[in-house]
Amino acid sequence: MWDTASHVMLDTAGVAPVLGVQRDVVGGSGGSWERLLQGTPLVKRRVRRKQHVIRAGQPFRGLFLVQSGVFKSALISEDGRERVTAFPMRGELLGQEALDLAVYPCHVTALDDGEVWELQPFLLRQCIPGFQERLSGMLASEIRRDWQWMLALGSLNAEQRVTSFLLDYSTRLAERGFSATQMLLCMTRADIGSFLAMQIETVVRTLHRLQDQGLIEISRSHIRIVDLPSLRAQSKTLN
Amino acid sequence: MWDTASHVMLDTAGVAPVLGVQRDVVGGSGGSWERLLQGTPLVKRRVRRKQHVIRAGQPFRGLFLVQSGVFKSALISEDGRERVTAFPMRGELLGQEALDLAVYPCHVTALDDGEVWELQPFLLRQCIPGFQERLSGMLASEIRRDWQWMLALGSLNAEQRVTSFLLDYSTRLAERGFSATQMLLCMTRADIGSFLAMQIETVVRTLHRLQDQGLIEISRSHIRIVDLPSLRAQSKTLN
DNA sequence: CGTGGGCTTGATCTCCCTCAACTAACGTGG
DNA sequence: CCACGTTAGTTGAGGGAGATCAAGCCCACG
Repeated sequence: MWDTASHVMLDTAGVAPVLGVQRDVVGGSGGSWERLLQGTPLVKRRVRRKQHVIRAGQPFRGLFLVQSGVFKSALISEDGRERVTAFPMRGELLGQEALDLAVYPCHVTALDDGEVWELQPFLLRQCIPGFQERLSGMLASEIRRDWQWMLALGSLNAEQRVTSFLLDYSTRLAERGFSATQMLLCMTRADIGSFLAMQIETVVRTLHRLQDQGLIEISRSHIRIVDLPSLRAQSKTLN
Repeated sequence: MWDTASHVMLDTAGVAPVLGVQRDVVGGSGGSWERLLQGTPLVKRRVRRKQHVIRAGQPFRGLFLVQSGVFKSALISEDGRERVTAFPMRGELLGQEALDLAVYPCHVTALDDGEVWELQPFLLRQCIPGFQERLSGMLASEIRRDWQWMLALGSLNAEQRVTSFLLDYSTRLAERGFSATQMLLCMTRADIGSFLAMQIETVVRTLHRLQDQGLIEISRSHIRIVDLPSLRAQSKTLN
């Protein structure tokens, strides 16, 4: 029935998305999709927690623009290794990596109840001027995001990685009108571990260590950032 | 004077690029740029080894399509950490990650004498139908490549990473008409280490171990793949 | 009420990082 | 052309962060 708001919303910002008047999220390329798509016949689709939006191997049907909810994109190799590549949120795209393919290479799952809008490049590029340009911009921004994480995972230790993840997650929620300090980690520890290239046990231990340092508070999937400045400092420390 | 061919060319395929009749490289999105750009006034630029094509922080001037040579793209964080993100070759783009930005976020250096063609999206999308679509396709393919490497770096050990790197490099050279078994590693051990998220010493030791196993032969920057099938098996072994 | 998936904690081990010293090649200026 | 400084590559020894293995816990679910 759609009521289970899994993130703590700020009173002031919480209503904005419902009215469709929220500010542009993700500075630059991510913004103003709503305005752009106005008047376009859009297929909107609601998805439930744990439901697949895209399955690897399925024929390419188009992209999906996240309207609400948090998702998980995972790449699978032939030999069965799996890796979470992203946790898309509102304003971000699902299936972008398949744009020039006949089949999707990734699984995309809802971690949350949510809504996605189907975007079909073949149709939209004709009826929306600037659509393809915006799309390219978002792809470029995804590449930068990936490279940032490659850099992080290659040069940071476990504690700094987890910290970076929490800060990134918090920031992105804040950009969308949710609280930056109170949130639900709707992904499992295994998902986080997969994304950060570390084992579940290490994720758990690291979170605990951050709690011991008084930087965060965790209870199950709920997390509160206690000392944001220190956390920021933490993630930047060179070892 | 441009003659220093740093890669071992096959006799048959070696002349093709010069005549401009080489087959499309990189299946799908990478191909047929030559045809597409035919008749377009293109700024072609020759670059020497170690020369910067793009400097991080410079204002965005457009993309570059690699026509020859091998390049190195490196992301730098505020606190000075650096990470090699790619080693682009012919048919691949430089500066794609800056498409929606005002300044380039990455350094791009020539590891080799080479040639690049300047592509200015603002101009080209008007005079070339399908330009923006092709561009999007290449960006999507870059995202997949990044995710593949994220998967590899997160789940493979040092030996498997180096093996994967060698195989990838060899394959890409072969796709461009060079030998798949005899090649010049025009990047330094440090570059490889940065790309594979491991220390120089580990790269060196791992290469040596592969040589001891009779899979490759290395002398300085020259490398020969002796046992390609075994190398392929190596990279896929689950530990 | 039981079952199982997700989570937590402890003990051990190992792969790779780190530091240090050295050699080999390069290129630059005398 | 050589001498020298500089950068790239190599090798060894040792330690530590995180992987691995094993066991138990907790809550949500049927």
